Amino acid sequence: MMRVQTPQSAEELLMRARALAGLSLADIAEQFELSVPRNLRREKGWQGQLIERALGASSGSLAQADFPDIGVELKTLPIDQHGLPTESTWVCIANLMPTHAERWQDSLVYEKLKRVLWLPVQDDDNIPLAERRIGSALLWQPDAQQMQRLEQDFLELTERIALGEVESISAHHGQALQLRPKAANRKVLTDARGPDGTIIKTLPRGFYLRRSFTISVIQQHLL
DNA sequence: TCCTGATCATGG
DNA sequence: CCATGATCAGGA
Repeated sequence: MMRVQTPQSAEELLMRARALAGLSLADIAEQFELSVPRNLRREKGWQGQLIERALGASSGSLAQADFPDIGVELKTLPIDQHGLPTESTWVCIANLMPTHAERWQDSLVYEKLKRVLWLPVQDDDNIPLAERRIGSALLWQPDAQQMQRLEQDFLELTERIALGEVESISAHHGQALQLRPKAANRKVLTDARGPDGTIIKTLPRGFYLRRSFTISVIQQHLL
């Protein structure tokens, strides 16, 4: 089984990612002797995990960036026929039992989003999964305005969690970041702060980047 | 058509 | 069990 060494710098990672441009998912899967599923319905993370292997990501399911030594998070980005992202982007699990107000720059959300390697992958029902191609990778750091937007959303959402109001937060909140369920199913429950200092059981939640936000990120780099 | 809430597989 | 990789699918 082929194994890719972890890149030593963001520049090396970007070069390797750019070298994948134009390849199909079947091309990459073949290098690892993996078969391509017919669709992603039962293996939603398949593409992301394939690309992690192809680029030598090391973190597995640890709660840290994919390339902790060089401070880069890897995200595949499903792209439609117009070149626009089709889905929101998973960031990380949310702590629903905070013991104190967390500072933005100490947060896992910040750690993951301070530098992201976006790897576009065709997402078009008319193209069989195996034939979908990789686009040109983009190494992105939020600009001042984007960072401010992310921080404000993060602080507003986490403050409500800390106040015991998680169950009143819907995916409608937040301009760039949103809080949504993140679980195998509706029956999964975890501890959260509730009203008046109580502890309640609720669905685990995670932070996601809105589709509209990643669209603006991609379009910014087309200019 | 788009978005929110729900869901699927895997590894440690 | 929890966090990772995400996409699915129905309702607005």
